[in-house]
Amino acid sequence: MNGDNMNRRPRRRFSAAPEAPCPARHCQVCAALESEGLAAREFLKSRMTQAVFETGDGLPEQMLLAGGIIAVSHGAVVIQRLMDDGRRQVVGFRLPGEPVVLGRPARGVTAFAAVPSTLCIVPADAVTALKQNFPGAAMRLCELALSLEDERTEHLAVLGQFTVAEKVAYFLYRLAGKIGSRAPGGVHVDLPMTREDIADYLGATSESVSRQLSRFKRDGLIALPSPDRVIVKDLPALAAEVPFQPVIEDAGGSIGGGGSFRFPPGGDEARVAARP
Amino acid sequence: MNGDNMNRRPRRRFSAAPEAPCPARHCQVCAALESEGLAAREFLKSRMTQAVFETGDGLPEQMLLAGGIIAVSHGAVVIQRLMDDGRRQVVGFRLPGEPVVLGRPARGVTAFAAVPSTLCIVPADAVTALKQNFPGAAMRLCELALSLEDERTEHLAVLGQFTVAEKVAYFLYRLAGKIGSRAPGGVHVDLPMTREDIADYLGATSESVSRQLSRFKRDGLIALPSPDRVIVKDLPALAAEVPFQPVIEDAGGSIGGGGSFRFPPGGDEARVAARP
DNA sequence: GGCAAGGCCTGATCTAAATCAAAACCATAA
DNA sequence: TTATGGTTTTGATTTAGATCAGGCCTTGCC
Repeated sequence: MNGDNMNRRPRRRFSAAPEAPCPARHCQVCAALESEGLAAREFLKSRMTQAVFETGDGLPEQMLLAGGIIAVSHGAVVIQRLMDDGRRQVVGFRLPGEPVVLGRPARGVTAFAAVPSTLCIVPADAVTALKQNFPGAAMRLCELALSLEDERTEHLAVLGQFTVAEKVAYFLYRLAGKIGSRAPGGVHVDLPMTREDIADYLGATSESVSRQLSRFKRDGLIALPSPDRVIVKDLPALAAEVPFQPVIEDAGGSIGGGGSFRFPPGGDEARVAARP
Repeated sequence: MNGDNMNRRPRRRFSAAPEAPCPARHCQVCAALESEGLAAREFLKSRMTQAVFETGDGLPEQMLLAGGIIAVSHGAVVIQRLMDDGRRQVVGFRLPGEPVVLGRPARGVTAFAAVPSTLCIVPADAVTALKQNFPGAAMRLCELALSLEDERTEHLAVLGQFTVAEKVAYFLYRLAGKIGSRAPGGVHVDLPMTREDIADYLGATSESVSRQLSRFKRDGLIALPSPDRVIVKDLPALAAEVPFQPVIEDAGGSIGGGGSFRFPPGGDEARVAARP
């Protein structure tokens, strides 16, 4: 469409070793498929392609709207909602093993690679076929998609209620849990996104994010050997800055699973008053 | 658990005519079930019960976690995420015909009736049985649940990017579209929730919401015959305050539906710059 | 090497919205 | 009717975070 990728410079440095094999055991999508046996995964695997995106490359709109499956193999993808006047809300970051789109058109959002990234792509018709041939696996995928909703709910609370300090602490804490690597001195986290991306994810400005990172650094909670590398030196202290503990990632919420509740109510429980 | 409903007074006036029949034609859940024929709906209908909640009654936690189906027949339900220190984020309001929980445990949230409400309740084992006997219908339900996610995405942008004026305009606009009734002089909307609820939904304070409503009133966009009744006199003007047009409610997003996209990319599309 | 462009950090200032406070309103019950 | 308790509205003040602006550092290109 627009051939002008002249003014699109790599904004992030490190590469994602694009040719390494897909780390399947961490892949949420594959895990969901395998839960019904290996056949479903093989079925999709043979219909799957991979694609490489450079930093800043947008995922084509039809790709997001087609209703196929897109998952991150290497790299990182930013999902965003743009507004008429140029403001944007970053809806989420997708890291290796996580799905960008899961068998359903992505409405009203765009996405781009934050670093050089490899994506697994399953076309929509393959998903349709999966539905017919492996209904159980298709249901599993649907449930995986739903389980991601918990993250959204949490994000809502972060945007609506957290201070900037809490927001940044939350962001680091979650990211450390996802892609942090334990090492002497703390948990190392490579940031695949810019301060601007983080800010738009948290509903803040890049200046505020930068300031808060500096403050955490001054207070000894983190170190910043380079702008895109954070070492969380005191994870518990960081967690203490977050007003709630994140809902534990289940990644396989089951329809009809859950508790032992039977029947209606005597309608009386915590209508907990707001701000007591 | 806590028998002290002494200090829980009705905060909202109007009742919901709790004995009127369920307005099925507006019910998203029923619509999803019927799309596969009437059998699935009848199957659930015979296993369904109704329950009445008074203003402020919390939905029992097990009910939310069981993984059954809860839908609003009459009234309104507030879904919220509470934080350790008493802050809360209202995640959504559920109005007649809308599902509160849809075959999946609600993680980390609580819910209560904002006004006297009647809920339809399908126990979890009936949902399990539905899955086995009517896989198509179950898939439809799952997709309905996913389509609600678009609303969440929108909500994220509202919380992260909107000013208070925009937030309140958005809120009124959406509510008018859902439960507004056309009448001479404008669209009438009955608010089943308090200013506090609205504020916690929008990530603002009740004072700010109140002030903004007064401002809209002064500017002639709305009238406020009573605190819980809004007449939107100038809907287009209200819409103009909202920085994006809401994603059109599809309410039946289909897996594998959507566009005509075929295959991978030449990875080049709108990496639209933030705030140009 | 030198230059230009982004990204990041930090300080100074400004402002939208929160907080604090009090009055008005409204529904229920005595 | 009046008293009561909660909700809403409005005003005065404060403040967290946005905006504005400058400087530094890194990266890629000539």
